[in-house]
Formats: sequence, structure tokens, C-alpha cells
Amino acid sequence: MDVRGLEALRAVRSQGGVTGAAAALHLTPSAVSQQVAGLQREVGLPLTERVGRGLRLTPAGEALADAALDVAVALERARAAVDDFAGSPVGTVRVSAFASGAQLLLPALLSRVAAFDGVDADCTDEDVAQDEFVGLTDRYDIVVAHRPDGSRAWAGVRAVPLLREPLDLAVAPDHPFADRPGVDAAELAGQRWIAVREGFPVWSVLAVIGEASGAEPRVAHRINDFHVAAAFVAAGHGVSLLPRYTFGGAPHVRLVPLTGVRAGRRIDALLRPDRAERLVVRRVLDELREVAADVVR
Amino acid sequence: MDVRGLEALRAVRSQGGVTGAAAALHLTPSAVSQQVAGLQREVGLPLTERVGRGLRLTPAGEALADAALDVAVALERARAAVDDFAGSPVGTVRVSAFASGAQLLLPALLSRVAAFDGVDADCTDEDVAQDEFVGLTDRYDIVVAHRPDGSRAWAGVRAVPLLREPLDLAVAPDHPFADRPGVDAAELAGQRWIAVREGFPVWSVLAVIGEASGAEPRVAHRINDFHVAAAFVAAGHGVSLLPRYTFGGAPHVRLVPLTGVRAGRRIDALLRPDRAERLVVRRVLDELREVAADVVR
DNA sequence: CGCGTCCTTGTAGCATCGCTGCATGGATGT
DNA sequence: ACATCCATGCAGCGATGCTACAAGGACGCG
Repeated sequence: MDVRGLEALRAVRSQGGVTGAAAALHLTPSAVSQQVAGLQREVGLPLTERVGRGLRLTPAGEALADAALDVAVALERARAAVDDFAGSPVGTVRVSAFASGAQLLLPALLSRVAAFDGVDADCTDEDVAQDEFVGLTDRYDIVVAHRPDGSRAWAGVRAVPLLREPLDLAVAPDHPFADRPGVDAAELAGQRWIAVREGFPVWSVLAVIGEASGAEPRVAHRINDFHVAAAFVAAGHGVSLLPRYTFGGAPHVRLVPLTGVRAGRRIDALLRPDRAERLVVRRVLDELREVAADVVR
Repeated sequence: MDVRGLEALRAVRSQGGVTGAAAALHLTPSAVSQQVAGLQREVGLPLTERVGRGLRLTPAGEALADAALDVAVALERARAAVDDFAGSPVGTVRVSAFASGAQLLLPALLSRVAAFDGVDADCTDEDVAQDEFVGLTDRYDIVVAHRPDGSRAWAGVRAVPLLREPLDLAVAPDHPFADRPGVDAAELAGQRWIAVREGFPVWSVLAVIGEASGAEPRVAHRINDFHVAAAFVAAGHGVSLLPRYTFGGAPHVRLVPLTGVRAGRRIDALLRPDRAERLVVRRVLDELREVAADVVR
């Protein structure tokens, strides 16, 4: 029962194919295919089956992939066992975050991590659709992800809540709502919206507001980058939803709290269970939680 | 974190040295030494330390070896996970038993196992000192071991109780006790004993009898093989302790139950936890328990 | 209906890894 | 002081696992 083969099988499952798995493992598709083939030869029954031009795990493959996770966890636990004796943990932690989350959290995280000798944090920004965050955990130790209030939790990974950030209505300084202490969702019918692209996080929050206002929101532009959206709002091209902590002090836009609906996003740290066993990773994760706590204060 | 290295480390611990580990793993000492050295390079701190001409694990090595056991268990669980889909389990199970236990249990076990297609049991008889049974689990999947009543349990392995076998007083047919329904331990002072060698199982039972009779037992001969001991007894060279089920029907000796002391041995199956995860092993083990239950009836 | 594209799988070649065999050095016991 | 035992280092060789490339299927578009 080869560990490399098990790792490959897990990657095939979580990435949905040989090609994706190869990318996640920094290998060629051929290598991954051979690993899985070797595993099949060993167990004597098919672990994958072709579906269209991709492939999917058979029930046996699923069961084996589940077991493979436990193997990976046990291995990382072994590493952690010696780290306990090696004194302070050492190593590099790969952190990914969506753009606005990165802006909000990573600078402070890096400052804190810099205080630890031998601990490095490799940071990357990855903006992906809602359901692609989980897949990123194959490539990064910690994935900072966000999802709308009330959406269902992340599946198949360990999720550590970092903070909840309210989404405020962003308007231009000369907008009628600009100096109001709050705006009720019911008042928002007829506004022109700058929204994120469909399927991306916090997109569904707009649907909730639409329901509360009684009318389908008019989406004028699809902008994923909040800074670009803020510029659109500042120029009077419409209103938008912007995260409070990230854009609280931004010039040229005013943030007005929404009432009547619960609009916000939850920011979580996503980790694969095996990665979560690494002592360095836990250390960096602890700091990340501290940073998030500071933001809310 | 290499699995082979972890396996080597565990073997070094349980066998007490590189040479023993190499034998258990069917490798050369050089290979084992290199594996452990590679592991040390990876973790960056010493896992073994020389003591005399052998070596011992450092605390870090102990911790890692413990974790390595969990890794092995997880790997075997993975194998078992696919076996659940493969239908009936298939494979070879290596069974070892001490001589009289082998005589008592293994023939019936083989008959039962023969009924399973694809399941093989490789049987071996291994007569070792009391504290060497545990080490045998590195070489065999199931080790049938015995220990006196009241001795402390096996350490570091999974132990499955099979049966308790009373030890009766064996005398020649013309011995004064031969036709008695029972003999009290207090009556045994002054008898000449045929005993097993020091350190071997059921040796300590004689000490208990000595205490009960008030006098140090006179040991005339040290015979490990019960059949040889029985022959000595039959020839009138002394009395001995023989297991009831194994020698119940033996000609030329009479078994007389002992009263006043609790004399018996416990027969257990010893397994390494990772081996115990294999479905075939569990299957054979279940049969072995059935065989043991039949013996008591 | 045919073509291009995407994805997996098979093959050849090459680097690396892990094992064996042998030699060495240190510790023990006679 | 010598023989013995044990762990370790080194050279050599076979096996393993990777990359690069090619081939075969399935999907979608014109």
C-alpha cells in the first residue's frame, strides 16, 4: 500500500481529475495516472471509472481515499511528534487568501510571523468561485475563504472561523443615502447595483436584499474586485455592497449599514486535516485568529 | 516522512537493535541502519543513541516510533477498506504457536481455514521464553502465547484471550496419587519435580505450589517439551505439571487436579495492532477463538 | 457530419533511491 | 590481549518513479 499512490488518489478525487491532481502535486498527469494504476494493481479492483473525458472514483476508490486521509493525518502527526522535541516549530507555511481578505489580514499576519525565528509564511492571493475554495487546500496549507451569512459550511475540510464582516451599502458621497445612519433593505428597490459575478462569494447576499425590497435587483455591472467596484460607486455608477472593515476608511465612498436584513460574510480559514497537524501551521493559524480578533475590535 | 524508515525505527525498538530489526524485516542490518539515518537527517535530531554495543531510542525516537505505529495502523485500515469491497478476504496469515498450544489448536484451525477459498495459514511452532513472545509479533501475524495465571498482561501488543487451561499434577500410574480425585498442594512437599527451564512460561506456577506446600520444590530435571516431561513422569522419574486439555488422554500418565492452589495457564493470541487491521487476519483469528472455545467444551 | 480540443493512458528513457556485500571501528567478555 | 558482536560507512547494482512524447476517446462547435 504505497503512500504516494494514496496521495495521488486523494488529489484525483479533490481536484476532479488526473490533470488537476497533477497540478496540485507538482507532477505530470502521466505520473499521477501511473500512481493510481499501480494502486489498482495492488488492490485488484478498479478505483476509478471514466465519465465523459474525465474520471470519477468508484465506491472502493472513495473508501480508499477516505482511508488515505487518515494515513496522511497519521504521518503529519508523526512529524508533529518529533517537532515537540525539536523545540520551537520551524518551516514554511503557504497561505492563500481572497483579495480583500488578504488586504485585511495578511499584512498584520506577516508582521506577527516575522517575530518567529525560522517560521516563514508564503502568501498568495487567490480569487476563485465559491465552490473552488476547498480545492485550494491541496495547494496551500491555509486558505482564507469567505462565504455569505447562512450559506452551508465548507465540506470535506477543516474550517476555522476567523471573523464575520458586515456588508454595508456603499454609495457615492452625493447620494441621498450618504449621510443616513442606516438604510432599510425595503428602500433599495430600483437602485442600480454593482455586483460580483455569479457564483462568487457574497453574490447570494444581493438576492436576500432583493427579496426584502420586493423587487429583483437591477445589476448594472459585474465587478469582482471590490476596489474597482468602489471606484464605480464613487463615480456615481450605482451602489454596491462592500465589506465594512476593509472599506471603512475608503475615500470617495460612504458605507451605510443595512437594516432589515442580515448582510455579512463569514471569513474562515480552511485546512486539510493532515496539514492541520503540522505544528508550524497551527502556530501561524493561531496568529491569524489573533489578527482577525484584532480587526473586529 | 518516509514510511519505510518509520517501519525500520519501530523494528529497532521492538527488537532492541539493528540486527534484530533487520531479521524481522528480512533485510540486512546495513539497510536498516541507512533507513534510520535517513529518518534522522529528515527530522534533524538524533533518534537513537549508542548504549554499549547496541543502541536505544532517544525520547524523540520513542515518540516517533509511537506515531509510526499509528501510521502502520492507518495503512492497514486502508487495505481493509478496499477488502470490504473485494468481497471475501484473501491472503496468507502467518501463525506461530508454542509447541503444546500448536498441538492443541492448530490442526483444528487449519481444518477450518481450509474451508475458506484463498485464505492460507502458514503455521510455525516457536518455543521461546516468557518475555520473547511479544517480539515474535514482528515476524508473525498471530502469535499464540501462554502465561501463568495471575502474571501481568502482555505489554505493547494487542492480546486476545483464547482460553484458560488448568495445569494438573501428572504422576505415573503406580504413583500413590494416581487414583485420587484431587491432590492438595500441601501434600506435595518432598516430591521430585520435572519442571520447565527458568523464565519459560508456567515456570512460576511451581513457585506458587512451593509456597502452598511450605517447602521449596525439589526440581530434579529441567524439561521444556511436555511430551518429554510426560515420558519422564511415566517412567517414574518424578511428578510434573501438565496442561489438562493437551494431555488429558495421554497414556502412561495420570492427571490429577490440584486443590488448594489455582494452577493454570492463560493462552492468548498476540497481534501487532496494524496486523490486526487486516481482514484476513481477523478472519483467521475469529476461527482460532472458535477452536479454543471448542477445546474448553 | 467532421474537425479541433481536452483529458487520460501507454511507452521509452533517465535520474534517483534503496538494497546487498564488504570493510571498518568501537565495545564487550574471556 | 584477542576474539566476538554490533552498528555504520561505502561502492555497486537493480528497481522505482519521474518526464517527455505519442496515441486513443469523448465532447462541442461550425
